[in-house]
Amino acid sequence: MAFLLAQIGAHATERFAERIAALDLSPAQAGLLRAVASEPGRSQQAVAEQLGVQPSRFVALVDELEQRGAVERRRNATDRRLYALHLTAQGELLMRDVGQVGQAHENDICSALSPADRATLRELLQRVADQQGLTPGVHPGYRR
Amino acid sequence: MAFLLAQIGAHATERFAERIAALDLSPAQAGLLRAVASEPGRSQQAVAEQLGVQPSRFVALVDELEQRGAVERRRNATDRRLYALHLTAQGELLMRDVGQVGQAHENDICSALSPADRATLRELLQRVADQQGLTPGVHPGYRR
DNA sequence: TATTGTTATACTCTATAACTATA
DNA sequence: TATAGTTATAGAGTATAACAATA
Repeated sequence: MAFLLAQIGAHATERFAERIAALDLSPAQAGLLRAVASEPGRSQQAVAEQLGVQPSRFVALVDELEQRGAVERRRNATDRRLYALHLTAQGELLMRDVGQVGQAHENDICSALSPADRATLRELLQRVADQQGLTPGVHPGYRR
Repeated sequence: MAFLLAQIGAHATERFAERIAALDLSPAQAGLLRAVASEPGRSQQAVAEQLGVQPSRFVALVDELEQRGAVERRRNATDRRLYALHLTAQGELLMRDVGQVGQAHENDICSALSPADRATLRELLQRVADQQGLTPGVHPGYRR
């Protein structure tokens, strides 16, 4: 079972990477966008720590998304060492596309299962994830 | 759901890598051992193609396992370009240890689930794997 | 002196493709 | 000329750690 989970997980990751590449995004960039969208205004360090990525790598990720106009660094007035991360209006539009790609990916991966099967599978997977101490929304692969 | 599968799969892969490192093996080496054990005597190219690894990388993997005395290259008498891959007696013992590590890993990953839950989960996952065209026993991550 | 963010360096890993031997 | 296996080179990606600015 553990092997089957690893196998399907790696496959799902690969297929998502292919799909998201159509938006000229890497999976790590999509994860960063999602993290900023879900809680705007946090510092780079706070988001990097949540995702488990090294600061130096995180800076490069933000650089790419900032140059592309999707993410904005705002200086914190009271502590000028910090940047607050926000999505731009363009970034919000991009996130909508990311959501659509995610939906298509979801339909693809689950297409062998009925709605009832999906609910059962989700419940079982959620129990495994909880017991293993996984953080919701954080993919361990971001660490690499 | 697709994200949950990717998340759990990456976690399971990481945990297995940690466990198998106690035997001084990488996941890719363990996969190679397993492939050779399941069908001994195949050529390097045949096994490399099944696992989806590049020939140059495959040679390095075999080198490591051969130097360690777990795997043996036997010249094919009728076509001296080919090597037939076999486990040594020591390699068989190592495979037994790999099996025990795999069992401990399996118990860990599934520990949130009852036997009935595990059977249900396995059946659902197998349907997803079949529909997605995954090859039994071949982890897509070996390609990287 | 400690902390946030940045940059530079070195290292690891891998794919590409050139090479050897056998057919 | 084609194929199995090997080796060498170059490129991508990453972590480590030094650095600059601010507290």
